[in-house]
Amino acid sequence: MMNKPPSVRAVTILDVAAAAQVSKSTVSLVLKGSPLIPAETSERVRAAAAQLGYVYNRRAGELRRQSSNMVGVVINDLMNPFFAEVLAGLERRLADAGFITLMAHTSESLERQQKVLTTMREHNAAGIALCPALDTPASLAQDLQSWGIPLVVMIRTLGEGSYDFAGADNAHGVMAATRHLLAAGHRRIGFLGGLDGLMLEQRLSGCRAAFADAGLAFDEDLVFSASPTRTGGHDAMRSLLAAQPAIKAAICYNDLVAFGALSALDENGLRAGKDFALMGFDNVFDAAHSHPPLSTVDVRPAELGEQAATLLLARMAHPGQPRQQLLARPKLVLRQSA
Amino acid sequence: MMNKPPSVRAVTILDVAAAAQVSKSTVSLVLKGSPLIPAETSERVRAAAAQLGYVYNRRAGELRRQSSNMVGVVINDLMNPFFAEVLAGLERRLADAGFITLMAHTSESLERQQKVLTTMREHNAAGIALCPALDTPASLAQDLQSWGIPLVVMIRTLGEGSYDFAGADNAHGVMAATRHLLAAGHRRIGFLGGLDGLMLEQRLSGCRAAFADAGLAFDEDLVFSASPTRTGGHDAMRSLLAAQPAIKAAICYNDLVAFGALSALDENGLRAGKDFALMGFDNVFDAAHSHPPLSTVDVRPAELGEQAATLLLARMAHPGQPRQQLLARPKLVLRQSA
DNA sequence: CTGAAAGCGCTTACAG
DNA sequence: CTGAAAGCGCTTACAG
Repeated sequence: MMNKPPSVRAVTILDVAAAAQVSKSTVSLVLKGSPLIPAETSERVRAAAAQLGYVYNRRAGELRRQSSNMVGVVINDLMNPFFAEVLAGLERRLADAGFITLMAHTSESLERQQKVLTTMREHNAAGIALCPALDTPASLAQDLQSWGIPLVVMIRTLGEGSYDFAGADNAHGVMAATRHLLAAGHRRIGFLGGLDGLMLEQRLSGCRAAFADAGLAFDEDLVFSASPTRTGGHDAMRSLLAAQPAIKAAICYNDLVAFGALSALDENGLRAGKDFALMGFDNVFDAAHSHPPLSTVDVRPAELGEQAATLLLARMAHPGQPRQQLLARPKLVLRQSA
Repeated sequence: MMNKPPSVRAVTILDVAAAAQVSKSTVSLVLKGSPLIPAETSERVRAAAAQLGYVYNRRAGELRRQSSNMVGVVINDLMNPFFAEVLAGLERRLADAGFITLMAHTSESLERQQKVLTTMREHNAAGIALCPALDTPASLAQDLQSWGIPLVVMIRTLGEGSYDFAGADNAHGVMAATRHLLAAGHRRIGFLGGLDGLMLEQRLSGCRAAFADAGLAFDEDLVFSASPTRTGGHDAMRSLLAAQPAIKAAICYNDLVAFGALSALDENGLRAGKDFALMGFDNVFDAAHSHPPLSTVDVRPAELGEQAATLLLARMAHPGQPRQQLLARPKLVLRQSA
């Protein structure tokens, strides 16, 4: 993996200085737009730089200045459009703030995650936005913070420790969805998809809470856990239908699961919105375009990414500020599936 | 955006050297695993490094060595799962080869693209994988190459210039899809979605070629251009159905368009696979899960990303090697929509 | 096998 | 307003 030295030595600030007949300090000053330099000199330097094809070497500048304009972003599952949207929002906000994103995709591998975090540290990332891989030990948040690099955890929490967090209020969102079905008269409501873990617990708890608030009993036998994918949703719906032929409503762990469930419904000659009430969670871009369009809990994925970025930028600017947990309150968006 | 200097000075190679009672050159040597250093010394150095919590400063090392292990990846449209999959494949391959990816999302903005490329250059990226934003001037490939940084263009070509390219054979893929419909007896076939540009031209040409090969005339009035999204596909299908009520088959610019078209079909009481033959393009992950599952042209998006990475890595290792154009031959995957 | 020295390309006090 | 000098943290000949 040797990088050959560039055939022709890169032009540096020194070359520009020589060409413009000033010292390299002066060049540095005009490059950063210092007001100390008179316009005439400044012009001359700029012209020389342009003429020589000078390109700023950030690595050198940042090494000297002990700063960085790269921020690390680690995502687990780009195949889920939810995360792709979060990433897009995050990157946009970071770019607008002048940062470039060092991105890594872990595919839920703890090993990859650890490796990539270390690399980001070695690269002196100015901050890290992390959506922890499944089964990430809770201690990771403290570990990262002990590195002295600003951190924001997003989407999935990481134990009880103290760290900035940006995510959606899962319990509240599912509660709203459940209430909607309850209000429509449903009393037996399935819950489909999701793998054991905090996130599933949070979403389920919203479901239970809505039942409890209504003075009703939630039937735990109607919970069909499954991987949070289309396939998982498809299979979970089949299991639900097989076990409970009379069931007429379900809430899904996320939109992907709902899309899969829609397929299974379809295969059984059932039409969501007519024969069955189905709710998703996330409101990914595609939810508006499923068959039928999906009623879901809108967590605004791209905004969530932007918020994570904003939080991280704030932490970077003010390392000492109190930690924040941003729990966006998702809103119901009712389309045709329920 | 000031970064305060870390409260406590970072521990450097010098500190480790002092602790291990050797010179900093020795530390550097053991860190890179040089065989010159006897095990005993090496142990001592490692222990000292661990004990002090030393972390390698890549920036300094790379500045000195004039190397880099970051590669830039620019993508336009993360909302399209096709690109998310390409990105995932690319990142995986790069990570496996020891590189970290500097990622940027342009949303098809030429301005963002230019800015981000410049930043990547300033960061001394070891290479760049670029999927050019729409309307990117063909000269960009030469510009980038004149920077002396290894480049691979992916998915969308960039004029006739000379550069490494990894993409799918659009014409061939659409030709296969068209042949499939022709073989099923269809003679009037719509073409839905896609914005004016080279990519649309390539895909259309495949369609025309298949007709020509069969000695049939392709009716250009059946082309309904539209943005390559679900909405675009939905609208295009509506237009097609309105203009040609008897039409029974169509090929879509990509899977997203096909998903939208499926919705429009559904609204018209038409069922793809029974009343209508519909083909997509890309074979994104979701294509297997639409209603009905989509027959499409499989370009293997993740593999495409991996190939782009492989090509880039090869160029980085051998700057002088002849340029390559990798045009993956997509294969038909027949599910239920046609 | 290990140390002293120079240098990667920049920034930043400090003089003048 | 501008220059000389030191230094960010590393690597790499070069001696010994």
